Amino acid sequence: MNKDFALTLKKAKLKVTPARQAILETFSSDCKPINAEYIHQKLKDKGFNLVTIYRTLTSLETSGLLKRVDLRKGSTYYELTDHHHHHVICTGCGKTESFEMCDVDKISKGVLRKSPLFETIGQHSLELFGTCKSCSKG
Amino acid sequence: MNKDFALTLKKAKLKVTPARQAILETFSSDCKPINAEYIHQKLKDKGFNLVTIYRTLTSLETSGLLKRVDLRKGSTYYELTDHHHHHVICTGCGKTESFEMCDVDKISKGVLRKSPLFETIGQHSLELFGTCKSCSKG
DNA sequence: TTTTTTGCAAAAGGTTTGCAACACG
DNA sequence: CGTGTTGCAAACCTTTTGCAAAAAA
Repeated sequence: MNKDFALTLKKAKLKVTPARQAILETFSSDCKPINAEYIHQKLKDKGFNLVTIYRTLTSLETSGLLKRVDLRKGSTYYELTDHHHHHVICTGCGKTESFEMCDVDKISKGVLRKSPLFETIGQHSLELFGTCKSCSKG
Repeated sequence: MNKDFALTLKKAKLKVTPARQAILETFSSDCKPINAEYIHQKLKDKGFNLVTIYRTLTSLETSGLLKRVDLRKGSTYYELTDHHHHHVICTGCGKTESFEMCDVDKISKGVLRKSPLFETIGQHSLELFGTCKSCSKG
């Protein structure tokens, strides 16, 4: 992602605030799905309230800058939408690995063509769950 | 799913109890993802405690009879694992439709072959998010 | 009888809301 | 200046836990 977070926010028609810039920067430097609490810890010296982080995550998601990732953990994880990829998650220890190969757009088109109810399909989630090498030894 | 829920439970090496049978029956009759609260409402005349429902969902999932479905709603939804399918979810009204076409096993094999960290991949989630025809009019 | 399951009450964890002060544009 | 954003405290909702009674095998 472009490092000019103020510009990114302007393009998304959001006001430029310190909290939003700091949160975008966190996503940009940590290339992995993260949750509100993690951001709060990482930015705690800057003093942003956890509530602000929740609200920011919501508005960044609504604007399309972030997307949710379902890791089957207790809380909601998000990632930048800037490059399309998916995850393999270890059901033992929670470790994740990402991959890019994805034929889901083809699947989506096929589903949409046959669907009696749906008009458009915009997003998808695809996560694989398995066991990592170190957990399969234990 | 076989209507002999006692047998299903025995095969899964779980004790046969009224709560487990009733919950399996609910899943069997409602062919859609449901959550703990929904089951509680549906079985409220039988008086099962909500805590029991949560614990039962956990044990049925652990035994492989149920799987989680991520609908991006506030609570955890489950479905029978008896036949493989996925969902399209309307981001406007939450309506879901299911589809069976799924090439994810191929994707999984490819990912596993290239993965430095993972030993096995057992499950996957794949959900499509879009807008249904009635929501796209409004 | 032994072990697992259930109910109840209470706690925990994540997330949302109301409201007043503040900051962006 | 007006509207959107933030912080604080409190509420909310879903899910989990401890313990004793009840039920399954």
